[in-house]
Amino acid sequence: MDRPRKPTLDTVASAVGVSRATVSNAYNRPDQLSAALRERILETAASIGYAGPDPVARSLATRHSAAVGIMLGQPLCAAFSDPAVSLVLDGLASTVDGHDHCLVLMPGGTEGGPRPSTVARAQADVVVAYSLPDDAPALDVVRARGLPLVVIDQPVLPDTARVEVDDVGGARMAAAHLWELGHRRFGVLTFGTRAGFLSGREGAFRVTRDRLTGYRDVVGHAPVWECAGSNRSMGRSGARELLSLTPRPTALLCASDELALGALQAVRDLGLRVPADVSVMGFDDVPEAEHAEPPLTTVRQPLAEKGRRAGELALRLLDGGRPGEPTRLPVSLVERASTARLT
Amino acid sequence: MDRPRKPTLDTVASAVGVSRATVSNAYNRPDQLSAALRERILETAASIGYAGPDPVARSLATRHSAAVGIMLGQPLCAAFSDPAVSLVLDGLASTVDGHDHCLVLMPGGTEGGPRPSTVARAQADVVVAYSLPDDAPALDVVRARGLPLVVIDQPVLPDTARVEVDDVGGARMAAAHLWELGHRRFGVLTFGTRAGFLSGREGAFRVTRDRLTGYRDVVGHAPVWECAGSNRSMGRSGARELLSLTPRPTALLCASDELALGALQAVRDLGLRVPADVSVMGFDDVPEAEHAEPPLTTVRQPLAEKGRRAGELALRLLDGGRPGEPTRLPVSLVERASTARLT
DNA sequence: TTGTACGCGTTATCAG
DNA sequence: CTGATAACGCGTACAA
Repeated sequence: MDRPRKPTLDTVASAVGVSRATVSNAYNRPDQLSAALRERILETAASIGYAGPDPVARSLATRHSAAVGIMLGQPLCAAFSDPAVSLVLDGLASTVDGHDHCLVLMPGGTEGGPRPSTVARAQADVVVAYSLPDDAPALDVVRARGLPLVVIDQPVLPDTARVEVDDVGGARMAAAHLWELGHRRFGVLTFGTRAGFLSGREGAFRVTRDRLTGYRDVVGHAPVWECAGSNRSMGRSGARELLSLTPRPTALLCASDELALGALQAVRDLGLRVPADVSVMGFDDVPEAEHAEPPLTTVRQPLAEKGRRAGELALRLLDGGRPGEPTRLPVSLVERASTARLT
Repeated sequence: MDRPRKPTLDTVASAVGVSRATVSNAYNRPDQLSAALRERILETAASIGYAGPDPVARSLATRHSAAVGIMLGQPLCAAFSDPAVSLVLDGLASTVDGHDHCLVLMPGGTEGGPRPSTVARAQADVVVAYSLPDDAPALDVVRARGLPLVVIDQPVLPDTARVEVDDVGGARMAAAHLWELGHRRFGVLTFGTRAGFLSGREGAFRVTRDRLTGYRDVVGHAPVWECAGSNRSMGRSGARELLSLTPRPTALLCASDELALGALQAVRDLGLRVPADVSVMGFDDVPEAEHAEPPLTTVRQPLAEKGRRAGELALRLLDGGRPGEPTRLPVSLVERASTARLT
């Protein structure tokens, strides 16, 4: 059989003997026609196999698609496997839940952030950018398309809704804690877009630049290894680099828990122990931090809350609201067992 | 200022002095026009503030949207907070990654599965349904819209791509393990759409019906409490019901790890101990199971692999492939510390 | 390169 | 009230 063209509003309209507009009303404005006619239309539609107005055509006409877009700096799977990202998205999703919107996850390309072509094709009424590099081209596309934008963490853009945490303050707390424990030789493990030792304060992420600033405020100069991303295996190899330095650092300041969890492994790899030989400090306080071996001392940031706030901002923009001032959430130090006094 | 209409292909075309088709070609078929003209068009577009072809209009014309839809039986946030769901989605996402498609998450309504209106409006080229109830209306909508469909776990639909595991076999393993440990008084904790004791083999989920069958094959009759969903708090309260029966069960067969984790808590609530007083058996083997207190004995199913397979099927259907036979993945028993010989 | 016929609905505005 | 007419939303793709 040759595939019969899919029925459209017109198909139904002519089958019933009314105009297309009336069929449209039967679906969208029941009060605009008699119940009897509406019934007849719906029945005919069902018998023809008409599934209701095409969502794309409808979006084209109405100019909205009932979807919240999310731009990630990482592959799609990170949304479900990176604990910090999932926590933020969990919060975001819980806010969006009940508003009958879909969540459109855009995969991050290689350069941090979705490819411009991906963003150009994504169908959403508002976009939430999760921690993209400062120069992410994806952001320009969102701007050009005139879509409302909410930024989580970074980059800092003028007149843009944003939610962030006190990264400098958090980093200071982390460093101060180790300093007070007597540590004087530090290694810093941070994340960016490429791997290697860092000399200046470069780096594509405001978040890590701020954390670096906070660390340095307290400990002064220290070797910094930047990982190409934030996951355990990168943290593990980066920590190995830091721990091979002479003199060896007695404490590792990690810009994320994932990196710190990798660092824990690296210390073991070298036959050393945490915290007896090396103290390890994280950042984020993901659930895994508490169950790590040993439990990780870290800087807690309210990840789920960050997502919720971002979701609220997105919904507000959707309603035509203004971006408003950036929301800044507090951080706090969580002392567990991966840091100890220098003996 | 009164908002100027957003520029369109036509705006650019007349600004450059060419036809709309040519501008379209400049974006989609660079080889169809001279490099110089293309350059001029793109420049003009940029100066006008044209962001490129509207994605919705393009989708309307091309009939596809470069998106994979996912229908959940739960709220959106479950995608990121329920460990079993995230693992499956992680696998699914890792397969879709690199194909430049977005993931469209549709929120589940109250009756298990997204509301028909949600599905009717979602824009995707293929839809993956994750463990929806047999009668989920969302599935009819997908059918009516003629979208390719991949089902994970259930329901069983004719001529539909599906990936599942051996639920009956897994449940038998679980029950047999406890039986061999000497247990004879069992309580079964399962999930469905409403809470209460179950008498027959009813239940909206093939998965839980199969697991129930497997349990009963081994242990015969046993009281069954059905939770309204699968999470810890429901498991906790359901387990309390089972543990208040006289005589009290010595072993709890749980249809998911989340329920089992809740059951662990319930046992503690009653001042009893696992496994000394009550053995608890899970199903799924989520990462949390290993770190539970005590570590959970459970039936392992390859969750990430299930997602990956579903992703592959989705991509195949996207290419016009046939559904093929259902994929069935194996399960295995993982013995840990939440079950013990009856003393 | 371009003309032009679709793709499929929505939403005033208008007539009965 | 009920329902119809017609303009509009923005591109794509094929024939000329």
